[in-house]
Amino acid sequence: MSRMTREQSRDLTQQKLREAALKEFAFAGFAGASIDRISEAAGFSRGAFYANYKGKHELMLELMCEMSALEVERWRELILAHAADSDDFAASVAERFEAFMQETPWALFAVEAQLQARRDPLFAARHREYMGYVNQSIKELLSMSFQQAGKQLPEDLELLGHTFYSLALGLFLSTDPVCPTTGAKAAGAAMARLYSGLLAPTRGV
Amino acid sequence: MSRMTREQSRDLTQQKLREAALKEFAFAGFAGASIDRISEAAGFSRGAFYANYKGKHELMLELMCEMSALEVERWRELILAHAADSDDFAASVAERFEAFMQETPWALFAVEAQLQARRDPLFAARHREYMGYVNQSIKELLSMSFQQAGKQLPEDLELLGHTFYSLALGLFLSTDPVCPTTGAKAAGAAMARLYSGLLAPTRGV
Amino acid sequence: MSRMTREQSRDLTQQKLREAALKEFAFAGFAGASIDRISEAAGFSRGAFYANYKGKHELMLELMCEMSALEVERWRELILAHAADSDDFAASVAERFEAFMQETPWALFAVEAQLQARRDPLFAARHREYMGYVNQSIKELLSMSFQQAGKQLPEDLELLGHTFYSLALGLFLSTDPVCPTTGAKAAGAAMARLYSGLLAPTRGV
Amino acid sequence: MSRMTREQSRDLTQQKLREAALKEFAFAGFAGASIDRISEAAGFSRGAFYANYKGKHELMLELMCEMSALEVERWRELILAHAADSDDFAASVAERFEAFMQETPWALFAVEAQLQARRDPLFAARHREYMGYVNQSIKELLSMSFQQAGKQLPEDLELLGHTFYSLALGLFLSTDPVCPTTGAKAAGAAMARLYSGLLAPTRGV
DNA sequence: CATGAATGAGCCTTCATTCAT
DNA sequence: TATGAATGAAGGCTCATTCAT
Repeated sequence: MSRMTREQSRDLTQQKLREAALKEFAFAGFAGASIDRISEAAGFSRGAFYANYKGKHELMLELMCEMSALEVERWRELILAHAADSDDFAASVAERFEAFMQETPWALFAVEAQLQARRDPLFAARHREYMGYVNQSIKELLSMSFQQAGKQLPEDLELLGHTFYSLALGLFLSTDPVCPTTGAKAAGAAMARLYSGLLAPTRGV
Repeated sequence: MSRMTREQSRDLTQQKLREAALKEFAFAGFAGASIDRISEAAGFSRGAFYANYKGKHELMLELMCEMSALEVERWRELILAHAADSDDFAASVAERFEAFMQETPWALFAVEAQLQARRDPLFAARHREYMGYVNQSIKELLSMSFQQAGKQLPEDLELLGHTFYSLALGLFLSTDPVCPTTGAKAAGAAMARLYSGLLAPTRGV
Repeated sequence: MSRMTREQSRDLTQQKLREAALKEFAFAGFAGASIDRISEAAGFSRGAFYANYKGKHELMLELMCEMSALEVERWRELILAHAADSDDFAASVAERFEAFMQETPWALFAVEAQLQARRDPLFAARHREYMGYVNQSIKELLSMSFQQAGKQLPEDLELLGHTFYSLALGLFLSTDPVCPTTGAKAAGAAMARLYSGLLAPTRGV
Repeated sequence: MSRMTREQSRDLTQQKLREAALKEFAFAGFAGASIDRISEAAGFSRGAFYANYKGKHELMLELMCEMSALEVERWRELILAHAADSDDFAASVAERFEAFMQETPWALFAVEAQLQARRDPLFAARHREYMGYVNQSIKELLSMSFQQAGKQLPEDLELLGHTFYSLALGLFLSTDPVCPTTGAKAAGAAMARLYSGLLAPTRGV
């Protein structure tokens, strides 16, 4: 007798498939991803995949949803962690970003999602929706950060958040993955620098 | 008898193929790109492609080479244009970047090149080499910029340049292509802001 | 506790499955029929199907058996209905045939059965057996018809019956289903005409 | 150096593919037909098939077109052969039909085409068009036949033709293919009988 | 140099079937 | 008996690549 109920078993299968799919999508891109490889990496047969997901597209959507939820959660954690004390955000941001840089599959997936949104209108619609949540979280983070620093909220807070997110994505993309440690460190520093550079100055731009 | 020498004719063919390939790689990614579509878009047959390039991989390399050369050239132009007068760089940078945002195929190709470098070691080697040139150009630009602003060169000039390039890539990627005008405008502003934020402050970070 | 005995419940399940299967086989053919669709249309799961039938082939056989039994029954009814009075057979035949034309699933299934008999020797054996019963019924009908008409039985009565059945099948197949009313009417007329044409003439062919 | 021009070679390939496809469609039906088997039977690879035909559907259409053209041609030949002398049509018809019965693949394909027309609306449209030509041919044949027999054209000539075609199809379908000789013979006789039975009587129905 | 017919590996997907629950 | 997760073979189709012309 198995230890799991049917539902548990099913959920486990899906989780394994999603984990394998994340890596596949990240490293091969949507077009290059092979459902065969995903299934095998997850330890299942092709058929098991299709018993759980309608197809490549649906899985990509599912992963994207998972990704943005996770992303939002991370930023929120960062916010909450600093809600109480007024520690230096810059260091936290750098640290948080270094971690992001090391989570290669998720970061790559974020890039692939952006690309896929340019190719598949259906995907684009959902993607925009989810990115909205992410942007909202970043905005809240920055907003709190400004308040704690005793600064007035800049009018272009949204743009600032977008800039933040963009730099993170860009740094991840263009940082050489061969020596990830130094790369991530440097990238973290760059993020911190942007954070300081943008928050610190009293004068507008 | 044709007006062109054999070599000229060959070069023309290759140019047409590369132009078509750029778009295909940009919009479909390396894995999704189809040599048939490239050839047809260039006005040739499959065979013509293989008479000029060894295969998909070689063409991608060739395009990457062309891309980075063009990129270097652009930055150098920006440098030279400002070598004489001491105009405000920020505006130039914003303008230059907005133009970059609109050159969707090249920008997308730059992203694809970064991704491909993570997949194909051979490609990665060449890519690193060419990115070296690009980074060097940006460094020179920043260096000159600092000098004209009467500031001391920061020690992390290389990192600054990298940050610059990364933000450009990231903004391009994460800016919604649906309303390209406002997106590009906003992204240009973000770039200008980074430029000002990083160069202007007297205090280090 | 259910009101039905186990056996009754089982029979009901099988009946529902067979009903769904008839339509599926009729409209998709044997190869195109999907056990999933059959089960779902019957309101059961895949497993229920396999708990009741060994597989696609067995179900097809079962249906064929059901079909020929029903076919025999119909012809016999026709015979019995006219055993008492000596009404015009032609009209009855036409009417009976028009009804057959409208029972699309059964008619289509008859065609599929013929085709399947060419593919599956096992099926062919049973099919031949059942077609024997059908032909026998038709022969009896014709025989009675000749007697009532006061004609001598022709030597090729069997061939006549076969011709009858064949025309029915052929008319069904080649009559455009788009306007079923006129099609069926016309086909009924054609059947009646054959009936009259074959029975009426005193001279042989 | 090959003996054939490119076009000739291509045509030959297509012909071989169509020949193989005819048999496959005939014996396995549209749904059951496998492009792999077709290609292999024709002596080519899968790819060769797709280089010549867009897919299963297109090939089926192509074959249907070929079939009806051939059908029309046959009926016309029958007509022309008897245009000069006033031989007995019945025998010719029987003979012609016996030949049809032996051309199993074509006859089976005709059945499959009818079935496919019920499943695929696109196919149905073309099928109706082509069947129009066939019916026209049969009508001309009958018309001529009536004239030579010195009879008046019946009002329902079209229906008569349809009946003719239907009986042919039906006889083919329901005649046991195991002993094709006797079956075909008998079927030929049945056709001849219908022909005589329908043409001969002076009285209407 | 350019063509396009042919190849064959590999892709996404469906489906009959099995089996633990 | 009925369920549905999982299998694995097979199908339709695409595509990078080769090669005779």
